[in-house]
Amino acid sequence: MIIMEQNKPRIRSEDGMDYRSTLNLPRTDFPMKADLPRREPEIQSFWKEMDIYRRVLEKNRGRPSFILHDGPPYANGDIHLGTALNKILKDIIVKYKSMRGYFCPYVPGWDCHGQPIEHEVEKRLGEERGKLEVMEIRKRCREYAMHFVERQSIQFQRLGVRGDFQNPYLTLKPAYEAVNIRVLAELARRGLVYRSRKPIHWCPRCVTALAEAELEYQEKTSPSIYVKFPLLDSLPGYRGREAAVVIWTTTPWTLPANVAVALHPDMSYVIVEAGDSLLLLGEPLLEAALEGMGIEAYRELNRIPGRELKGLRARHPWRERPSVLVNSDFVTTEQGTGAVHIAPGHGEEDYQVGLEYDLPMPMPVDDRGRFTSDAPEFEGLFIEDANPRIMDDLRSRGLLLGEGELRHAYPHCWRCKGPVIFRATPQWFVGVDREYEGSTLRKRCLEAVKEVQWIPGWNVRRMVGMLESRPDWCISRQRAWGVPIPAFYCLECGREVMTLETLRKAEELLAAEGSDAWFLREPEEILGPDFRCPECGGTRWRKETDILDVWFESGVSHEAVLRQWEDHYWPCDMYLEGSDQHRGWFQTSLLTAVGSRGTPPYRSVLTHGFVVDGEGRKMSKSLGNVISPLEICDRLGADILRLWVAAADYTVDIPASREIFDRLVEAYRRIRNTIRFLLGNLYDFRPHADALPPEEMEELDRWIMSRLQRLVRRCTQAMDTYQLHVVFHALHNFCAVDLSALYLDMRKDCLYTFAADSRPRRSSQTALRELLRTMTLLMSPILSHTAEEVWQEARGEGDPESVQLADWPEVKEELEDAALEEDFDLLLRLRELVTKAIEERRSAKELGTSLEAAVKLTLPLSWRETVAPREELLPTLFIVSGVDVRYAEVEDPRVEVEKAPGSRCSRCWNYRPSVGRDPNHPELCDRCLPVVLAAGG
RNA sequence: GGGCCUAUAGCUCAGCAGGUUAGAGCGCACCCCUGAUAAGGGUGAGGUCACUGGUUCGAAUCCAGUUAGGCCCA
Repeated sequence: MIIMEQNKPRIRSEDGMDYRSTLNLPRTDFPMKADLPRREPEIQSFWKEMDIYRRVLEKNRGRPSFILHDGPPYANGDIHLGTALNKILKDIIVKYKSMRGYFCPYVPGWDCHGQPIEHEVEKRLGEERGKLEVMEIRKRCREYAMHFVERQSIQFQRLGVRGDFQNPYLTLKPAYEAVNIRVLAELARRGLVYRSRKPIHWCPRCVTALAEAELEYQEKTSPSIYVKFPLLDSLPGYRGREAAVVIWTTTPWTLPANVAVALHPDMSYVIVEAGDSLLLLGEPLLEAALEGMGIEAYRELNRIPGRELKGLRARHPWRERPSVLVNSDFVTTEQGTGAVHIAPGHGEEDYQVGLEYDLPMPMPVDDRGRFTSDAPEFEGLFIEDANPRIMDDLRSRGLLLGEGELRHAYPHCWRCKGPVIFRATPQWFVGVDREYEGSTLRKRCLEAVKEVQWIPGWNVRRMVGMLESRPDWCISRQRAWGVPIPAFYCLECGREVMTLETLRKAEELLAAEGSDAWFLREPEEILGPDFRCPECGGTRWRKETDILDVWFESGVSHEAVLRQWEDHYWPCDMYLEGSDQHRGWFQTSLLTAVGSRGTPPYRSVLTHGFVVDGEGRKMSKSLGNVISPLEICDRLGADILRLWVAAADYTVDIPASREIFDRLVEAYRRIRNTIRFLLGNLYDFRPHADALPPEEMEELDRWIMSRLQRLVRRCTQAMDTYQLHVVFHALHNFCAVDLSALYLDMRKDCLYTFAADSRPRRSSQTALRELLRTMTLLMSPILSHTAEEVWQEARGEGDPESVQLADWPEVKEELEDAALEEDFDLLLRLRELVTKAIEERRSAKELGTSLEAAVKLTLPLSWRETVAPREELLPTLFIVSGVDVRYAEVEDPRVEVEKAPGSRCSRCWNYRPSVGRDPNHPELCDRCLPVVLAAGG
């Protein structure tokens, strides 16, 4: 060790150290290591203590508003990556708008009622389940919901989201609950609310209706049977011959409710002779169907279009009533026989066919899935158990032509996981095709959609498509955890009563006491002693037990929040949710708003895609590719998560994987270190005393200022069009290329070695400070924590306490210089040639650092105008010790690299002939000498 | 099965009013620096623009279909 030390040239090393102390090397306490998981919570405490949400609000009070109305997440479970994505997107936009001076109240909310919570609570009850009173269940549901509201609130705040978390909106609050009834009353006033029997998804085990969202499609094995419906009428041209139409079904238990057989009007039907009877089968399905029935010997007699068979009557297997042949476009050529058995009470399409042909709707299945006396042959049997009995019965009657099994996707109850059925049952509906004041809700919504700005634009097509195809809105749920549908049934005459008066009383009740009161109070208490049945004058009542679809509740948030919350207004500026909400919240909000107010509750709707894994597949527990946002926060920090949101094009699927986060960490470091370098070189800069006006700044510094303005312009334009990922890419690129690779690298020589107070150094520092401020502001909506950390490090007198209280940077036109940038484009192209040439010598081991090089350029004459005035700048641009330029009749620039003449200055490391001239400082060049002397060296 | 959407280097994104050898950053390889140092700089290698067909003198870019994937619905 000691020997090796002695081998080193002692003098140089010691002197070098001496001169090192005369340099202006970077100094900063800003750590290179971010340590975000530890630091972020501290920053969040700082925000909380200063009440940042209110401070920002007050700063912009009285200015134009921008209200992003938060869609309420469901108060169940921890947040996942999709929830985080959504909230961060909202936060970035709200923060940006705030910095632009908009008054931006942002109130987070939670959806607190509904089946999933009730389901969870029931699951936890275990054996107690079923024994508990409704009120006890509701109490536990409330506790459960509030628990997760608290939990998610903390989790959202951990993401750095700014909002009124002290005062969120909750759908279980009485004031909110009452709004449901008010909106319902507005819809009822227009005649849109009605009660009717209709087939809906029904779970016979849970004894409840299910919404589409409450279904899970799973594989199921069903019987697959071919059934003969003998015709009562003769086929045209076959008078006297026995004939039958053959249907195919996977739900034998629906046959007792059959009233018709549907044929496609445009399909050709073949009359087949098999044995002594004639069978009618759809032509495209003929072979498959005959095979399914095991019929090999047959003869095709004739073909008839479906439309010509309409009106013929077939015999119902058990009933006296005929089953008529009708036409329907629903009939497909995918499977079956081209003849579809129709039971209007057991299917959506069947129901529509029933409406069209005014067919009866028998319903021989009770709410527990058992046959009633309307199907005496199978009375008391559970439908699934009845299937074999029905098949036996059909077989004995000679009507079963074929049987098998089929595995297919079938809707299951998300609660008990059992198969659900379609069953007609009395429900409350909002009718979208009921006419009022000359139009319908559907038509009004379709009109209203045109007034909304959809981002991205093609979403309007999706919204329109869904509005066009949506059925009436079934708002009934046979559950306990929710807001009651406040209807009454007269015990005398059975009539249902839901008038504006009863609705008003219910609204008042809920507003005063919450929805619990509906379950606790007697009907007479709610209606008052004088209320009489409008039908029979009766005074005794039964309350409706159905509650409102939770989608109705969240759907009225615009009314409950935008109209009731301090500083809010209706309609708001933006809804921002995942693209699944076209059918969900966007639509329910639209329906309730248009139905009650006539116009949409939002001016714009921004949607994002779904989080997928690195392979583009959805995240699911079964695939094992789930990433938790909380884990990312703990491991990498919320700013990394925020960077992930900002880096992706959220209009499509958003990929998330280990590698992606690794890359983002790299990107984050680059930005952070660039900032750190800026900070480190500003330690001795007093802006008021040292900053130079733009016109006195050096050209190189004016160039980077101009580049900066371009960056600001680009980021602003991107934010205004919600292209967040453009901001990230622009910022990152600027750090990596414009700053690290170019400007900062080129400026080190000046910053470190020039006299601290020299004009070029002050010029550069003026630029550094502007870069630091501007970049901190540009990144602050995205990298909120890091921006705050920088702000606290760098803020000067008169600056706001928090970066969140600062304004978004304006483009400073006086710093823009397109001509200068253009000239520099040429110089930088030249620089590329130089670095390439240096690299050649370096790989030949002839050079190390570029300062060892001197460059000889031969440039085309056309370059002279741009290059000649800047020849002195070239060594700085190339970071070499000398540049010699000649202009000549050449096509392309020629670059020669040689070893720089002279010796290396110990202080600035440039190679200079002047080194050694001063006997007192033989290792200094003529540029460093006066600096050292002035400093007292 | 239907509606809407997506598919460009290992990763994130540009390019898409059709027109020279398809770009950027990151990552990677190699090199330099050791005065941004668990940093910084340079050079370089990576792409049949998912596939097939069509329109066109010419297509990553327009059209159709296929495949894979996403959301919603059935």
